[in-house]
Amino acid sequence: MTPAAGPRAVVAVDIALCTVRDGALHVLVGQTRTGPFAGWWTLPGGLVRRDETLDDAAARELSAQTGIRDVYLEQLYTFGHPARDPQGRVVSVAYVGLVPPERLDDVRAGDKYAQVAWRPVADLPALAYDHASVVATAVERLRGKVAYTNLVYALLPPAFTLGELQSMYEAVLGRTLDRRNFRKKLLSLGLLKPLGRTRRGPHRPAALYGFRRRRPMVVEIL
Amino acid sequence: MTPAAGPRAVVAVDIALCTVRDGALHVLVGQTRTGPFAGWWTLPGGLVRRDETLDDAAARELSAQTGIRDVYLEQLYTFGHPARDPQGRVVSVAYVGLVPPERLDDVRAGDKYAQVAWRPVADLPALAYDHASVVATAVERLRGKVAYTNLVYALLPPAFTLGELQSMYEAVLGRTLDRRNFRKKLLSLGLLKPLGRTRRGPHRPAALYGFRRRRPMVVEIL
DNA sequence: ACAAAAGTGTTGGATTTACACCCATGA
DNA sequence: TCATGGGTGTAAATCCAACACTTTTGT
Repeated sequence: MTPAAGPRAVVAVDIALCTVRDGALHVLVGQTRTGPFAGWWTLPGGLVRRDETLDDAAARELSAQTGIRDVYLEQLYTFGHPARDPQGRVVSVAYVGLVPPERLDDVRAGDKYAQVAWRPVADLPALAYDHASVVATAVERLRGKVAYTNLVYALLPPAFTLGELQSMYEAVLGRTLDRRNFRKKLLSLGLLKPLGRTRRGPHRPAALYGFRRRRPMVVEIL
Repeated sequence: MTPAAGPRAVVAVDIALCTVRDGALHVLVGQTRTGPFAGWWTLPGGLVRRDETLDDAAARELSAQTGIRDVYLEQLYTFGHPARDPQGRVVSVAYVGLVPPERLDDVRAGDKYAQVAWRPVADLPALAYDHASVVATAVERLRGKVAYTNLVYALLPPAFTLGELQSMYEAVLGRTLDRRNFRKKLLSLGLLKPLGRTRRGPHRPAALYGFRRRRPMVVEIL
């Protein structure tokens, strides 16, 4: 470990920013404006600066390229195949991000992108680099983690119905859950606080709930 | 993501090579011979070469510095605080490695180290860089993962008794388990094959078992 | 004989699953 | 009135936790 002498590599971060929309997991992709992958879709990301942490770099790039700030971000995996970038050795530290639905439309394309778009993970366009693997790894991580953490709080608005909460789990897990058992379990965990308000619609009004604590905790949910 | 232009960082790998000895988790550390941390204990690791994958780099450095080859290795987390190395920007991709006890004595110090030693994770010497965090993260990962995978196969010799298997779980998890329930559960999972031999000692001979499949699988164990 | 670990079943409680009907609203 | 989702309880099955005595060997 003698930094002065060794071969150098560029370190980048890439972010798989996820959300659930219309009952399906989506990820944010941007259409690159220039460079060898001009016209291709990629995950937001970019080079790590000399004086910032990896977490800071992920938040900064995400904000610069998509306008999205202050979301849940966690380091996912580091992709370092020597040929993953045709231009040279780039080691990419991938992150998963989670955005609640009320902020989906805050996204705007930064300089690097002609456009950004939410795409269902089940129907992605061809992605540049190894970004398809990044998305696959992110989905795997989410699937695994929602079952034993309260992570979905980062995918939900401040107030939601139990039906919406259940749809969230179903979308991430890709399977349906029994409604009565789901309610019993979640209410028994004490993670939620009833807000005393209701959501109205073309049906019986539904009680609204919020998370008692909006920060990551491990709790056996399913 | 324009590799040609950006600021450069050095990419390294560090390996927390773990084993269970005398009923306790141990990690392999080496006493650095030269450089600014001469005399300090560090985890084996080193710079990633231009043309190798991260996994290859981890295996190569481990083999070069400790003589240990062909062990279970999995990527753990990437540490990139700008000040983690006093000499410059080094982003380190950390790995966890697992070695079975019959290979503990294959370790020999490579050129970089004056000596290498197995130390209990509960009683580590001061480690250079952020290697204490790496070990802590590795232990956390192992604790979490043994409960829902068959990972312990990588910590056990080809033949072992159920008692030894149980001690392995107890050492990693840091708690005791009920013997009868443990046996019932593990035998019911069908992960083990009885070898038809026994281990003798100053007590009743114990049946020997091996893992049916020595590769990572997710199985709910505890 | 003794020490040390191996081997072995049952029971009660808790948890999980499966399952069907009525309710309140907006259109 | 109809369509839509909200709200609710029970019984069976399964899983999990707790628990003690006998066996075989080496010394």
